[in-house]
Formats: sequence, structure tokens, C-alpha cells
Amino acid sequence: MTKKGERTRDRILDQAERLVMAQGFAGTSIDDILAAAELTKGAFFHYFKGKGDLARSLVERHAQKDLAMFEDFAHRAEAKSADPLEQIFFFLEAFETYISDSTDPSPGCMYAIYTYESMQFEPSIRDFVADTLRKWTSIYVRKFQDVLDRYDPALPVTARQLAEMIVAVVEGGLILQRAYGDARMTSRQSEQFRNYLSLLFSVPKGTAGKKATRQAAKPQNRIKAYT
Amino acid sequence: MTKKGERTRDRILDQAERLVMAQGFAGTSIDDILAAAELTKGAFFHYFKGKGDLARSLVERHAQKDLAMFEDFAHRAEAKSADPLEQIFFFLEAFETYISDSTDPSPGCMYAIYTYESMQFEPSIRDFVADTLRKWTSIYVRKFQDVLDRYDPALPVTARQLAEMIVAVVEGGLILQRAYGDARMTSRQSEQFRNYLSLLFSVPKGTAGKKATRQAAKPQNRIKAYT
DNA sequence: GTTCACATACCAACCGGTCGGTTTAATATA
DNA sequence: TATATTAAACCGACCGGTTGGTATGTGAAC
Repeated sequence: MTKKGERTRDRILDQAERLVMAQGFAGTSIDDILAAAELTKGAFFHYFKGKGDLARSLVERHAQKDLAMFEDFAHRAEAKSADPLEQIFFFLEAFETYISDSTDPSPGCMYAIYTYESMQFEPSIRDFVADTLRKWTSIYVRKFQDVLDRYDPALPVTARQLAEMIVAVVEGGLILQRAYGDARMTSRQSEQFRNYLSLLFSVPKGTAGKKATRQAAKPQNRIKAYT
Repeated sequence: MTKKGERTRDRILDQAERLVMAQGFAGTSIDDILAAAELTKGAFFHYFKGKGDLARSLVERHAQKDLAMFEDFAHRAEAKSADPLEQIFFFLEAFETYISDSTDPSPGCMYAIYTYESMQFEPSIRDFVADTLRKWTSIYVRKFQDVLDRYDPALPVTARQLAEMIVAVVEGGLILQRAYGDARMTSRQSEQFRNYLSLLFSVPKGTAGKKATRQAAKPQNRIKAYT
């Protein structure tokens, strides 16, 4: 494909992403996308085998961009601290800033859309979405395992539970964000999750027995209340 | 409307709910619904003005049923304990049992579907969904305010934050539940939220100053780890 | 005998998708 | 460097099927 061709393909995907995020996949027709991209049928079917192929390309491209952002946040967090718990706090704060500064008129998670419209897609696409969510989760699992190696949790929890909760909290926050049109909704949920981590991991390993003066971990004082 | 008429209307709504939950709203045609309900166009347009009217009726009926269940759980919780925190724990446990015992093949939240396909619906329907979510939230807000009146939170937190987090955590759990096909996903998230509450409200009011022997609130020992 | 509860037949618009063709741009050739 | 060749990029008319929606009919209940 030529450079110009790639740009055109991206233009289709860009408009498709925008419209699908606003109206859902079934609610978006190929003609809708082409009108927005100022192209015609010929162009679309030159680049995609059909609507199903668009669905796959769309979510695959999104997952790639998503992962790149994720890794960027993760690396920046790792550069700021060697402590896995603090890294998670930095990571979440970066995410919160990103999500609440976004001017996206219809924010949300593409995986959620695909999940709620799952029956329209081929099984391989459903699997891709589930695998992508699992991939995210498993990266968090590793990080939380590092945390559990260094801190004694105040209540028994597994790394997997916490990893899955991050994903759930963000997904749920995005739904409320969309429903209410409140750009800060998701980051508020993330803040609460940080609260939970602060309370959970207030005791570094090796301090067992000294039950007095249990203090929340360092990151807690970054938490801001909202009214 | 006659009794038979009401039953027919409900049959349409039942099948519509089932199909919309599985395929989304735009992904479900009127013919789909009528085929499942073993009826024809005449019946549909006898009871509904159009697809938009169905959308409204569907979500309104769902909200009613939902609220009834909510109140049932709430009353049972209030019967079991006079303590607002314990009531919330009982409530969440009842909810967890309900959701993980459900044999629904395509679990999820109708409000989430409407939110992610929002642009297809009339503004009044979007408002209804947002209002319903707000209604739920505000009931939780009142309950958490009762908790905050009795307990000192370990970290500064508002009743609204906690109320919104319940909703978000459940919504997020339902997405993962659908994506993974794991019926226990949502209740696991609810458990983690209970964990958070346990840590947050381990200090009854009036015990300020005695910083030693901070113990988690009673409900914490009901928490089960999962592997 | 009128009203309700549906069935049947039908329509225009829209849907995803095909296809023959034209324009554009890169590349080979002279 | 000018020209011929070729393939990619894109257009737009068209197709069969499906969509939401309508108009009309009919049997049963009150």
C-alpha cells in the first residue's frame, strides 16, 4: 500500500472509530463512515473485505494504540520510583490526568462496545477482545505480585483480584462518564481505587507484630477529596 | 388494555429484552423480536408506536423491576442489622449471590447498553437512563452518609464517592463477566469493594485518639479469598 | 356491532456488498 | 527527459435483501 493509501485507510478507520464510539457498531453504517470520511463505496471495499473486516481492523488498531499508551505510562512510572506500589500510583495518576483532560465527546472503551454487541462479531474477534482484556489484566497481575512481595496486605487479597478490579473500575467509570457527560468520573473511580490500595498496603513487609502506628503508605497524601 | 393484551405486550418486551441484551439495540430488529415472540408486525405496532417507543418502554420497565429488586435487598438488609455499614454488607452479599447464581446467558446492564448506543435514542431516553443511574446513586449516598455519621473513615472520603464507586464497580464487573463468560466476575468486584469499606470504616466514631489496635469492622471476616 | 387483538400484504428507505470504469501516481522504457 | 505501461486509488451506479413502518383485513370478545 502506498503512503497515500495508508492515509486514506486511516481516515476511514478514524471516522469509523469516532462513529462507532458514538452510535455503536451496528448503529453505524458503512455509508455513514464514508460520508464522514468524504469517500465512496469503492474506496471502502478497496481497503476492507467487508464490515466484519473493518470491525477486526478497528479493534486491532485500537488495541495497538492502547498498549502503546499503557507502556508509556508504565515506563514513566517506573522511572519515577523503584517501589512497585508507588509505580502503580504514578501510573494511575498519569491515567487519571489523561482521561479527565480528554475532550472526547463520546468517551468510552471500545472493548466494552464490542463486548455488549458481541453477538454481531465473529468468534475470533470476540476472542481478540477477551484476550486483550486478559493481557492488560496479566500485566497488572505481575505488578501487584511485586507489591505483595514487598507489602503485607491488611486483608487477604490476590494480585489477580486487584488487577481485575483496576480494569473493572475503569470500565465502570467510563460508563458513568458517558451517561452523565462528566469528564472526571473515571478518574474519580481511579482515585478511590488508589485509596483502597493505600489502606491495603500500609504495612511494608517485616514490620509484622508492631500493630501500633499503622500508617497509610506514602502515596495516600496525594489523594484529593472532591465535593 | 385487556389482560391478554398485557400478556402479549409483556411477551414482546421479554423477547426484546433478551435479544437486546444479547445483540444490542441496533443489532436487534423488530422482526427478530416478533419471530422470537411468535407474533407479527400487526401485534407490534398495535402495542408500540415504533422502535423508539419500544426502547423507552423497555428501559422503563427494566428500571421498575430493577428498583423493586433493589428495595427488596435493601429491606432484607435493614431487617438484619441496625448498623448502616452492616446493612451495606448484607446488601452487597445478597447482590453477589443473586448475580453469580444467575444463569443469564448474556448478563449485563441495560443502562450500559443504552449508554454505549446512546446516539440512537431520543434525548429523553438518554436522560431517563442518566436519571435512573443518578437515582440509584443517590439512594446509596444516603446510606453512606449514615455510615459516615457513625464511623470515622480512615481516609477522607465522601458519601457520593463511595456511592458512585458501587455503581462503577458493578458496571465494570458486568463487562468483564460478559467478555470472559465468567459468572462470578461481578461478585468478585463487589467483594473487593466490601474489602475497601472494611478498611475505610474500621473506626467507630468516638474512638479517635486511640490510634492503637485499629481493627477492621466486623463484616471483614466474611470476606473470602479466591485463587 | 363496536372495540380490541392480532394477521397479512405491502412499501420506501436503507443496508452491506458487487462491479465496471476512471483517475492518479509510480515505474519502466526510449 | 519525455513517453508508455501498469497497478493502485477511487468513483458511483446498481443489486438483492432487510429494515422500520403502514394500510387493511378478520375473527373473537364484550
